[in-house]
Amino acid sequence: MIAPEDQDVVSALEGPPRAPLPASSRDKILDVAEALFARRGYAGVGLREVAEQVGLGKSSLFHHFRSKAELYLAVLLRVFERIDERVRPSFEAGGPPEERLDRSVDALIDALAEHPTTARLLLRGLFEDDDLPDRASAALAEAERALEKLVGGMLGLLREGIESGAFRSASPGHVLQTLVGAVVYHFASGEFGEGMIGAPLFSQGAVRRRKDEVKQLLLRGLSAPPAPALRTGGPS
Amino acid sequence: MIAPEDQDVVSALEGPPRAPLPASSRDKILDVAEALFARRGYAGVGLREVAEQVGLGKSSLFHHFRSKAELYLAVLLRVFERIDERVRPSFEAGGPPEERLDRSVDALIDALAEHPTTARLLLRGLFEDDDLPDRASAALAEAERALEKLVGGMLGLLREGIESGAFRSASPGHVLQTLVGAVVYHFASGEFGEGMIGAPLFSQGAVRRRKDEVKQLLLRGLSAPPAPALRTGGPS
DNA sequence: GTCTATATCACGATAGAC
DNA sequence: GTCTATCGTGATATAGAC
Repeated sequence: MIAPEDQDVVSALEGPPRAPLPASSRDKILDVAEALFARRGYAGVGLREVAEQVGLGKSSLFHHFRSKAELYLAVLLRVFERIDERVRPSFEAGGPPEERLDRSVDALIDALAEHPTTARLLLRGLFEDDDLPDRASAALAEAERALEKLVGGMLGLLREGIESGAFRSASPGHVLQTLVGAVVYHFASGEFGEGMIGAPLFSQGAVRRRKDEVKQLLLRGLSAPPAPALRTGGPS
Repeated sequence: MIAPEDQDVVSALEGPPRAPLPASSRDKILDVAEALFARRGYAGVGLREVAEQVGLGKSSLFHHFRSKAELYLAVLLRVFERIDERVRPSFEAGGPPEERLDRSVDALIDALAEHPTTARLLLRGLFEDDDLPDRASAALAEAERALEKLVGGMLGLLREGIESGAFRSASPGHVLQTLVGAVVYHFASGEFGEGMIGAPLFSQGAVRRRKDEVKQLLLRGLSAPPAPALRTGGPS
């Protein structure tokens, strides 16, 4: 392990510094592609535009990624990993269900607020039927399975809370769908969402506020009775 | 007003029947395009594919829509209108805020569940930065303003409920973002969402269940104290 | 209104020099 | 590892006959 204070020295000997990126071409391509794919999706982005913004010729991209699909895949994988890294420890740590849920929501929102592209790419990864070539599509499916382990953990946490009586009886799947929608949609909602809350979505204050509002709604919504009167079902 | 039983007679005199569609070419194009755009987005769909599925030559499309952008716009407008039609009367009708909110959620979910394409297109319309030509982009912005009137009404309803004490103190914008995320994301979430709730998203039972689960969470979440203990903020 | 061309352009990807 | 040049394809859109 390398002590943080020694990194500059070490990197002077071993290579470029890690955190403040001069950034390899590969990383630069990924960054540019991430921003573009988030805005316009897989089909909406041309490699020419990527190359231009990176400052390379189009052909040079193919030395780093064999195809457009592979580039897209690499972008999505990086996003999934960032999310997993942030959220997993927060709900794997112990404590009563309310606290673990509370912490997990914080972590998930932090993960989505870290880069303005994250929520949009996650959303695209989840609901978009891109026609990727078979191999890339399979790799993506596998990456989503990693996310599903995260989902499985969250579902377990909710089930546990319900069984222990900490939460009222509810469908863990529906609750989780609501949570995901509430946070992923929110940070993907761009100008529309900013009009709704009257502030930039990614400002520090707005992020903290979002955490509080979501947790209030969720934890109150999951708390045991008294239940308000509800019309059930309604017109199909 | 025309009695339903007389429609066949009337339409035999006046034109094709209204409900059971032999469908004009224009409507057929819109239907096909809606399905495709919902799945793969604006850039991901080629007019060739649309024409094939409609059963026309590619060029014939341009007699009904001047450009691809105009076709996309027409699809989105139809979707927005369908939503507006369904939801507006439900919250404009009177009653106490809880009831109006209850009915509005039912109506919104009914609108999204009506066609499997609706939620995805709405989502795309809200967050996607398609590069449409300026004129189409402006028209879309105007259409979104119509939706914003709906949003404004919902915000007013929430504010009213909060001021009257029916709901606890909360940010109407954040609550509405949560509601929209909870329902629009849900019905756009495809296979991922189906894995989450363990059923087809659009089956009658699943739709009814979604209504109940969302309303439980929302109305309980908005009910007045007692409040569970909450960690506020968390790491930024 | 639908068709058969066709124009024009951008795309993803490859070849091969440096 | 980056470049120039190019291939082949499919895109949107137009022209004009029927």
